[in-house]
Amino acid sequence: MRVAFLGTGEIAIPAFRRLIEQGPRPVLLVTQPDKPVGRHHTLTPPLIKTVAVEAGIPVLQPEKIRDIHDELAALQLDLVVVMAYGQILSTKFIALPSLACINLHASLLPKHRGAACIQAAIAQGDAETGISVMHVVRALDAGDVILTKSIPIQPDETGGRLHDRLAELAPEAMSEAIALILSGKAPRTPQDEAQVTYISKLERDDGLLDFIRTPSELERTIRAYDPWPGTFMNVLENGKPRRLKVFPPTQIIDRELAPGMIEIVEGEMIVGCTDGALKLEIVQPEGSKRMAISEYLRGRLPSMV
RNA sequence: CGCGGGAUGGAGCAGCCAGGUAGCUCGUCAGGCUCAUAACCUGAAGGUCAGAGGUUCAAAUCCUCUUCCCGCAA
Repeated sequence: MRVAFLGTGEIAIPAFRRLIEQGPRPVLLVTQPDKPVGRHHTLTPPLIKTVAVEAGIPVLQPEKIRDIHDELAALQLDLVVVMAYGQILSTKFIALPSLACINLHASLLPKHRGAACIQAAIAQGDAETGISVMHVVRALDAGDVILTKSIPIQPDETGGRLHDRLAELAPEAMSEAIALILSGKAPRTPQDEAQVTYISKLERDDGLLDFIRTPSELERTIRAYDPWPGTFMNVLENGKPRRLKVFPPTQIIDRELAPGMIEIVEGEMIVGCTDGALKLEIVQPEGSKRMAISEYLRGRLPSMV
């Protein structure tokens, strides 16, 4: 059987490794081109590319997937596995493999279609999430579902931690789905369109904390958005506006305090929300490193913008 | 060379613009107070002010260069 793997995000690495180690061994990895990253625009390859190179698997990094359509067709693929690749696939491409073109998605579809599915599961207070394996169709994450694997979300779980756990869950889901496809018994469950939610890609600015919301919503968002895209608030330090990054954990406090109002008492910093307040524990001021709130407050006196 | 902030005893900061005794809030150590304490009082130790060069009678402070950290953008 000839398999190609399409993936870019680090969440795809354990699944890709599973194929390398237990087969069917991929004949090709397709991943996004190296991109300039960081403050000095260092050209950086996706980590998964390194994994492929070490395993001696050929890698293609087209700007557009259609640029390599002919090469892919020549490979006479039986199966294509896609996870966190980052490009929409054309109908023509989806039809290439003889058996199926499947996608691993880190949510329990039809909930949380789209890029920020992990953050959404935590931010919305879901009790569980998981990995869905489905057929790829033209519309994003909309194909018929083969199977799902679920795990509970821990009460203090961050987006980063959940990301890693889902990455580890993916190989199992993938292997089972492939076995089902090969046996010809793979179910095709259409997604209930009435239950669909869609989460678009997150930007840095999406991390701006809005204290009009409730403390529990904010606490979940701060956890969900760690480490990406992170959350922040704007404060005045000595009259200068500065961005203050906020990291988990935070504590929900039962206190009447106007939304956005900052109260500083004995090395603690409490911010008012709707129906309660939030106590911050770890922050990072602009231009400085992350630090405990008690250290942050030692030399500064932040106030509401 | 994309834009910007920063480097000052162990931690977080002020001082720099208008050069002239190293300061604040903590921590550490010692002593005191107390039934007791992370509380309170007294005292002490701890700094080549990131590095190099320059200007000056005199540089943390002004000028030039270097290194490192960070925010934004990509």
